[in-house]
Amino acid sequence: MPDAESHDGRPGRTPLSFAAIADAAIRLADHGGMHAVSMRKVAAELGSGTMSLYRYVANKEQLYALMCDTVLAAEPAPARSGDWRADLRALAESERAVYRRHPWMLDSISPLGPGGIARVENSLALLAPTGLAMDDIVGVLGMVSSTVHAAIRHEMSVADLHRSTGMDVHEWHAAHSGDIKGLQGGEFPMVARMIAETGRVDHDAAFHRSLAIVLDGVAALIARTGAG
Amino acid sequence: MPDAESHDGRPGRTPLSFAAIADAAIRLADHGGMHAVSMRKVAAELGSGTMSLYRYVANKEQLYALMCDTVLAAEPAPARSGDWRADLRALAESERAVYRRHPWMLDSISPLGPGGIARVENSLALLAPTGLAMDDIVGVLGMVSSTVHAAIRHEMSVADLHRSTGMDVHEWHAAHSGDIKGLQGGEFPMVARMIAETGRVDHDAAFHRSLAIVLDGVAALIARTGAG
DNA sequence: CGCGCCCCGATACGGTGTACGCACCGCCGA
DNA sequence: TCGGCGGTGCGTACACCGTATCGGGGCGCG
Repeated sequence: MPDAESHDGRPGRTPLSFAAIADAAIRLADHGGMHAVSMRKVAAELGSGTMSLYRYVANKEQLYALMCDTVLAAEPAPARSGDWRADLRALAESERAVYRRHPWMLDSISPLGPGGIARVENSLALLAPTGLAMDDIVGVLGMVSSTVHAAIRHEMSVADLHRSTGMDVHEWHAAHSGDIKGLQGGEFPMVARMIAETGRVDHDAAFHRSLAIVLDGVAALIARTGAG
Repeated sequence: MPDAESHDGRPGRTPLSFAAIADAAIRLADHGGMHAVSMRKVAAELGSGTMSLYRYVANKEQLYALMCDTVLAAEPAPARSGDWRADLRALAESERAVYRRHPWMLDSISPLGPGGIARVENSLALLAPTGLAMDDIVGVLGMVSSTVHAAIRHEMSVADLHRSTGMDVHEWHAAHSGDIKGLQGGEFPMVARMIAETGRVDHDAAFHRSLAIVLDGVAALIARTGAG
């Protein structure tokens, strides 16, 4: 038999592996969201049978974890300069870039796997010189992450709104302000003001504003710790 | 026919209404998570036919929005004292209490409805005296919310871990640190230190630590704005 | 009393995650 | 050389999901 490569079937492509499965699933999720990822679809994408995937992952949750870990492993940790503020900012930007490319990673939280650990190590190390206690370091990193999450989540919800209704936020507010009684009559003046004053949404600006708040808070924490 | 109330059937209970549907769905979600909420289950809970729900909500997403709005409407906005820092803290605590009672509200973001608007008005008003621009106010509130979200999400993931494996975080780390090559060999010293130094998880303390960072950041923003 | 309208919900369809068990292949001991 | 065997791929089946469709039955009105 001149069959050069293994035994596997006609219709298939790659011989099925963690990497191949993760790549196919990520490809599907990247355009179509997690909604577009199903065991059948992933299997179809690689030309294999649905149940074959279960030889590699125990269930869909593990597939999701595999996807996340694969993404994290591919993303290099940002370089460190020694200036915690600059490094934290770079970390946040890098994380934001990742989530923007793979918004489905916000759908759920998966535990830290082998691929993400280098990034975590890098993040922790970045704050070591500040002299903060480990609890504080972890807390700070959590805050930075949640800032990124919130920004992306908001950005995506605006994008979804636009995709599904064709309206931008302003138009949507105008269309729906009538639904809520008491909005016209000045019962909610601040909300009315917010709607009126909100111009074009600038996601970058909003993100950097939020990040600045966090970084200032961290600076205060470091100052307090060092001084105390 | 001595049937006193309308025409509807034997097995049913309440005559079906927005409130009844929302309450039933919330009841299911509160213990069992969003996973336990399906059109059939909600209908069964109120003894009606599945498709009857569609007379009140167009699809499951709208049911979810209805659930969220109902919860928000029932939760009174915290009183304001005039001290933005105290008020922001109270807002965060109140929000945290809500999400703790209804963790499924973190599963997705639903647009602001009539029930939540009073709380939003209150939150915006709370920051008006600081003299911040509307964009900054919205950004600050977003940061506070995302702090709460992150804290709850983390708390829930720890609870899930415990429920599904019976381990606490420490035991889980111990059990899985072998899976990641290079963790034993000192390749990731900070991660190793984090695992070693992490004691019992104190969610309250972690939450207040994060919140303090944000509040300090907001103070810096206000000072900068006022001074500039 | 009879008719038409309208609302309720049974049924059905296409999709999902996944348990089960069979077919097949390459390896290894006899 | 042959026989068995472990492991992998996957066809089939089941329970459940969201929801489109449509038939039947109760009510209001003429």
